[in-house]
Amino acid sequence: MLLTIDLDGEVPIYQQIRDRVVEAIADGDLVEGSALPSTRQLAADLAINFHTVNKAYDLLRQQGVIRINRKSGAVVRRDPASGPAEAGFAEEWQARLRTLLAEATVHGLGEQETLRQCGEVLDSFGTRKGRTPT
Amino acid sequence: MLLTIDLDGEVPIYQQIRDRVVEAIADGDLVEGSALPSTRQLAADLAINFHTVNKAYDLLRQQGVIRINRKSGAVVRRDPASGPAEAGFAEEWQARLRTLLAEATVHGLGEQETLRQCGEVLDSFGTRKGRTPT
DNA sequence: CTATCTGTTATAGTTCATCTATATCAGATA
DNA sequence: TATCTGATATAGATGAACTATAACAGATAG
Repeated sequence: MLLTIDLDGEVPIYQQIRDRVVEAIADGDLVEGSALPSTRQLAADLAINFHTVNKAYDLLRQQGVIRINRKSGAVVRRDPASGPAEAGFAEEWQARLRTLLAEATVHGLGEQETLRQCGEVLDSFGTRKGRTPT
Repeated sequence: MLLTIDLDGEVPIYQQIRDRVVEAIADGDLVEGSALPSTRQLAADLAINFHTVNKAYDLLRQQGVIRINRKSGAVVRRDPASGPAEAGFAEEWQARLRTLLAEATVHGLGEQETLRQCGEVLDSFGTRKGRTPT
């Protein structure tokens, strides 16, 4: 199975699918041109309705992460910076980062330790197959 | 006004309140012993129902961030590590960090630039009034 | 051509989270 | 006593999330 989903979790299923795909791309498990499973296929694998998968794919398409043809299905794009929802992404992302880091700080995680974990996660990206370092 | 809330946003109001309080603590705008507005007062200021504020405060209490007495109202605690929802916090937080950083990576933000922004946010914390450096 | 896969779209229903609206009770306080 | 507070219960409206069918069109393998 490509994706690990928690059907009983608090996070909506379609958002979990989106998150897993984005992480897989960051990890390098999915590269430019990689094909995602068909909506009905993935829905069958996850034992959910295909509309839920459809919604997740549609989200990824809006964000410019994938490209969807009737021919080739859902395919990972190269330049997510061209999605229609890309304007103001940086600001919205920074706001979320701020909230997340504030949470760590309040829970007693020191600045250096927090920063170390950030670096650790970032280092775990790109240490796989493709991912040309430019 | 203490908190800035977007009533028409996608994020639930009670969660926005929670986020703003957590950020205010990280910023040092709220320190150990600081009193939060009463639920009805804050609800009136934000023009929302006091039950929504109540839910936000209850969330903060569950997470050990504040302490609520009938006497002194909602007061910022010192040790959020003693909340009942503290077990497994680190793991859950890292999962969210991973998702957030993957998003930045996929959107073309480089590792160094991402890490720089993390440091920038963290540096903005603790550079205010109270916050005894121990 | 037929069968089957795919994406796309539409409609409808259930369940649940969110928010609001009232109301009541009890402790604290002026 | 009057008023503020937190705590709690109930109820309703709205919308998000998910499911269930159904139908259509393009692509593809037999």
